[in-house]
Amino acid sequence: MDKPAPSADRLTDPVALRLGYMLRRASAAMMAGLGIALAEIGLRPVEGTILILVGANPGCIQSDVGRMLGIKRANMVPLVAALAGRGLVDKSPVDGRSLALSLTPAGELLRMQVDAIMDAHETRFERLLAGRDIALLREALRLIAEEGEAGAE
Amino acid sequence: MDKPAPSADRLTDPVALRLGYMLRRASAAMMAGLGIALAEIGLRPVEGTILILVGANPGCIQSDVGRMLGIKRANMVPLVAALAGRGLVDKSPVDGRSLALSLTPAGELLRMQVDAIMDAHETRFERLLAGRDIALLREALRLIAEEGEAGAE
DNA sequence: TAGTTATTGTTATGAAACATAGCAATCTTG
DNA sequence: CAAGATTGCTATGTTTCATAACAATAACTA
Repeated sequence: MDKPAPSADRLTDPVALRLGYMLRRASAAMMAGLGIALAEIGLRPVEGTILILVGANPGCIQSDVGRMLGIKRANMVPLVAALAGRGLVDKSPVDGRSLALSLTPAGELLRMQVDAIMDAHETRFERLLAGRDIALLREALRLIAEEGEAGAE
Repeated sequence: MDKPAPSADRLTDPVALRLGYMLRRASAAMMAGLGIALAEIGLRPVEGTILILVGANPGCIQSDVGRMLGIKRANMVPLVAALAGRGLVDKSPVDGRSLALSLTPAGELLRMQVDAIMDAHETRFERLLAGRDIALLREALRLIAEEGEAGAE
């Protein structure tokens, strides 16, 4: 027997080398870090992302924002309601059914902070990969993400 | 104004280039694919992973498995209970408190199928990255994951 | 133009993942 | 031996995510 007793913490981990699980762990690590950083200005990652997206597309429609972020219509409602309730986002009907979103001055102010935090966060991790080809990493991630979307038709 | 009307699906997506979100999307894509593939043998990704881990470490302790997978003790209980209830995993007390896990013959049979499915799944995505340096991708993911664990002290 | 179809925001609801607190039994250690 | 740590477990709550239905409205089509 080559495996005497896996009693202690010397378990062999066959899944640690799986690409999917490595992706999952790396993703969780970055997201956790971003969550901590954004918590300092009272935002969760989703909220920060919505702020960024609405800021870049003033007057965009709530449903489109959700589609772009992979958030279902139903789940967008309390999300933007919270942001609007805090005076960060303005909702104005453009249709009889669609809502156009834009940032209030306070929202724009916070959006800039989110952007700075995300920049710093990104930089921190990119410094880790110094010397390696980050463009290649990005390309690989993009390919994987697209394949996933294609496969989930 | 350079941005006439973001009404349609022509929203600019400033977060799409963020490393964190690319990671998240790639991870979600692979996990979704694995979920679909494993569903064909009636398993969720977590369950498949536990089967793999227990199979590689017969007699390992339930609590250690949870620790390795980042699953809290409390949440391990219904998980292994389900696997044991389906006759895939054997629980036998090694202590007065610890449970040693091992695969039943049926569990070992299913574990091999999980392994094959994971192999095929992995291959499908690696084919996407043909010509690119996959070892570099793995190295980068490992670095990011470790930095995250270090930062969450 | 009239009637069908699709879309939007919304509510309600449920499933699943994840975390906390406490407990009794038991092991470990000083 | 006594104190502290650990294990499995229950109960509970939170957060995320997905589904179904609905009224109002827009878009499309015959």
